[in-house]
Amino acid sequence: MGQTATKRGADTPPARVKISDVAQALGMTKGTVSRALNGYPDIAKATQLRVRRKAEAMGYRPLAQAQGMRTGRTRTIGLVLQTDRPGAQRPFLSDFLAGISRVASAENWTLTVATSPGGDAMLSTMERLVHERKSDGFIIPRTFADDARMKLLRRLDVPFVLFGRVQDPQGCAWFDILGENAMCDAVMRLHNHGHKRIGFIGGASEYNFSHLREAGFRDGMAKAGLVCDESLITGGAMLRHEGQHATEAMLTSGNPPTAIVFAVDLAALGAYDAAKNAGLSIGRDLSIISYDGIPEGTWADPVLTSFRVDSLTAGQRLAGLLIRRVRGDAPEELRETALAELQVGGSDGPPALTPLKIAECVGASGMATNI
Amino acid sequence: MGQTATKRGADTPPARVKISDVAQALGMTKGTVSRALNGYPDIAKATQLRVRRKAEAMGYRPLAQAQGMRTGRTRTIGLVLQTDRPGAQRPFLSDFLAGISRVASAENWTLTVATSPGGDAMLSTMERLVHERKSDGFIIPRTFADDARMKLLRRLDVPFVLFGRVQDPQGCAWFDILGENAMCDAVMRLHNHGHKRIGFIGGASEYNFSHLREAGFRDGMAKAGLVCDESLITGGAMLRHEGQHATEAMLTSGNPPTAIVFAVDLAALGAYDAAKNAGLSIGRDLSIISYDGIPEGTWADPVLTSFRVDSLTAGQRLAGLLIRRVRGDAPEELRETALAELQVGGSDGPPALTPLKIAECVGASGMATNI
DNA sequence: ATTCGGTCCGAAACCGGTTTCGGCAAGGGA
DNA sequence: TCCCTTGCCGAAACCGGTTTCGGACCGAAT
Repeated sequence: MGQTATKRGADTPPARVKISDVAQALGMTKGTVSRALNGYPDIAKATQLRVRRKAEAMGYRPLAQAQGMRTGRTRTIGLVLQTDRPGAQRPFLSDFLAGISRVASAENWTLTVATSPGGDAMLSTMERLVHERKSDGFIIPRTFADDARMKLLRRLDVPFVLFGRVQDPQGCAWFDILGENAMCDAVMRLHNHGHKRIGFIGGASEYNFSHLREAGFRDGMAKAGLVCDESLITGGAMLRHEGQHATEAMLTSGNPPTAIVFAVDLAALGAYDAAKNAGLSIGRDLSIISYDGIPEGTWADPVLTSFRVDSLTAGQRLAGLLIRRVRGDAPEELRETALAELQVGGSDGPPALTPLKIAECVGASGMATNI
Repeated sequence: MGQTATKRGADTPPARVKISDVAQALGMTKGTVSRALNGYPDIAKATQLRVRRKAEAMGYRPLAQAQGMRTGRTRTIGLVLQTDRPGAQRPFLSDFLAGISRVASAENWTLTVATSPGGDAMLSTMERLVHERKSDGFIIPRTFADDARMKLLRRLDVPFVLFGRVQDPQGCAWFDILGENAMCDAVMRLHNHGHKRIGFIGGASEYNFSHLREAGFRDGMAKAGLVCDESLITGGAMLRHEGQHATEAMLTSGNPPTAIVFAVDLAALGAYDAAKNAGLSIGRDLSIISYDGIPEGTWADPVLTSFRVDSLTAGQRLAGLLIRRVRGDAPEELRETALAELQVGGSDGPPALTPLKIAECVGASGMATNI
C-alpha cells in the first residue's frame, strides 16, 4: 500500500500533490514532467501521454502563483467596475459575473474584480493590478467612443477584450451586441404599426453605443421610407428623469411624434412619467420601444417593449475571447457579435392619435409648451 | 548617473523594483530587507526605519504571488456568489463589491469573485479556490441558519466572515445589520399611526435573517402592547409574486390586518399587486413597511416605506473584518453590527378602514375568500 | 570504425520573495 | 582576562513551478 498521500488525521486538508510528486511517481525529473504537460516538442509522444495520465490520476493541479513566478501569468481575468455612474450595469452585473466566472473556472482561470470611480483613478487601479500580477488581462465593460482604458492597456501591452466597440478598433478584440440592428428593427416594427412620425432619444455621447444606436435608428427610418425630423432626434438620456425631460421636450415641441425609440430602458421608463403628466396612455397614445431589457421594464404598466441583452452569454463569450487573447491569438480573430432579443410588451402598438391630437392633449394637460 | 531603472525605450513598462534592488541600494541582503519590512524582532530599530524609508522611496511593492509561495497567503479576499436564487443580492451587488474592493485595495488586497449554483457545487468551488491559493479567506453573503459553507471553511480551517449571523456562531466572525430592530421599529411606527391589527410576511426560513426579523416583529408587538394573531404571521415570501399571494391570503382570511410588515422589499412589492386586485389603496386602506431599500421601492406608487441597508459600508466592514481575521485576530473580537435606516415613503399611514371594512372591500372585489 | 545529426531527457538555474541557521561583534558578569 | 550572552545581520535553503543547457543514446552516412 504505497502511501501516496501523507497521513490524514481526522480532518487534515487533502495535502496538495505537487509536480515533484508526479515526477517521482514516474521516475523522472519535474522538469520533464513540466515540459510534457506543457506540450514541449522535445518530449516523446509516448512519454507525454504517460505523464498526462499519471498527473490526471494523481489529481495534480499546478499552482497558478508558482507558474506565475516564471511565466508572469496566473490565469486571472481582471474586471474593473466603474462605480460613480449610477444605474450603469447594475441590474445585469450578477448575470455578467456569472457568465465570466463560468467559463473562467471551466478553463481553470479565476476572476479578480476591482471597483473604482472613473477617470485616472480607474487607470491607476488597472495599472496596479497588472503590476502586482493580479490580472493577466482585462474585460473592459461599457466602452467609450474614445476609451482611455483601452489606450492604457494598449500602451502597457496588456491583453484586453472590449464589451462594446470603439472608434479606433485597431488591435482590439471585442464582443458586442448589435444595438444598431435592434434600433433599426424597432423602427420597422413601429412602421408596421402604422407610425410615421417617430422620435429617437439616445444615450450619452461619450458611450460608443450611443452613436451606433442612433445610426441604427436613422438606418431604420431610411429603410422604412420615413423622413427623419432632426428635432425629434436627441440624446444624452441615461437615467429615468433624463428620459422624462427629453420626452416632455419632444411632446411639447408643437409637432410631437406618435412613437419614440429609446436607446436605454432607464430613460424609457421616464417616458411613463412624462406620459402620465401629459395625460397620454403609453402603448396607445404614445408608443415606446427601448433597449436593454432591465427587470424594471417588466414591472412597468404597461410592460415595456424592449430589446433584451443577454448579459450571461456576454460574460461567457468575453471571458472566452480574453483567454484566447492572453494565449496569443490575434485580436483581429477575436471579434464576435450577437443580437439583442425583442421582448414584446404593451408599450407599443398602432397609433391611436395623430401628432396634432397629441399636441392638443399635451396642451390641455397644462404642460408648458414650447412653440 | 546611476541607472537605477533599466533603459526605458519609448514606452517600456516601468520595470518593477524588486526586493533585491532595495537590498542592493542599501548594501545589505534581501533577507534582511524582508525581515525589516515584516517587522522581525531581530532587526535593529534604526535599520528597520532605514529600510522602510528606502523601500518607500524606491516604490517597492512586494509581489503577492511570490510572497505566497512561502507564506501560502496572497492577500486575496474570496467571494462566491450564488446565482441560482433569483433576486437575491441583485440590486446591491454593485455597492457591495465597491465596498469590499475599496478597503481591499487600501490594504493592498484584491478580490476574487466566483459564482456558482448553490449546494455542493458552491462548496467545491470554494475548495478549489483555497486549494489553488486564489483566496486567503471568504466573505459569506446571505447566511443560512445552518450554513454548509461555514461548516466547510471551519473544517478546512480557512478564515471567513459572515454577512449575517448563524444559529451556531462558535468561532465565527460576522457583520450584520440588525433587521430585528428594524422590524420592531416598524411595528412601533404602525402602532403610532393607530394600527392595532398588524400582519407579518417573512422570508424563506432557510435564511437566518428570517427568524431574526420575525422575532423582531413579535418583540415590537409585545412592546406596543398588541396581541399577535398567529394567522397573520406567515413566511417564505422572497419574490414579488410570493408576496402577492401571501398578502392575498391574509386579505381574504375574513379578519384582515390594516397593516403588514414585510421582511423583504421584493415581497412587499407584491402587496401592491394584491392591493390593486382587491381595490385597496396602499398607504391609506392598507399600510406597508418593509426592509431592504431596493431601488424599485422608490419607483413604486406610492413609494415604499422601507428600512434601507447600506451595502457599501457592509462591504467595507466585512472586508476589514476578514483581513483582520486572516491576520490572526480572534473571531470573537470580530463581530460588528449596524442598523438599517428608515426611508419614509407613502406606503404607510393612519388606518383609513377597519379590518371589517377591508374584508368587505376585498369581498366586493371578487377576490376569492377563504372564510 | 568514426563522425554526424536528431531525439529525448536529466541537471540545474531561475522567478521573487520568506525563513532558518549560524556567526560576528559588542557588552556584561565572574 | 576570559567566557557567555545578547543583538544584529549575512548566507543559504526553500516555496513550486518553468526553462535553458548539455549530454546520452540512437541510427545513418562517410
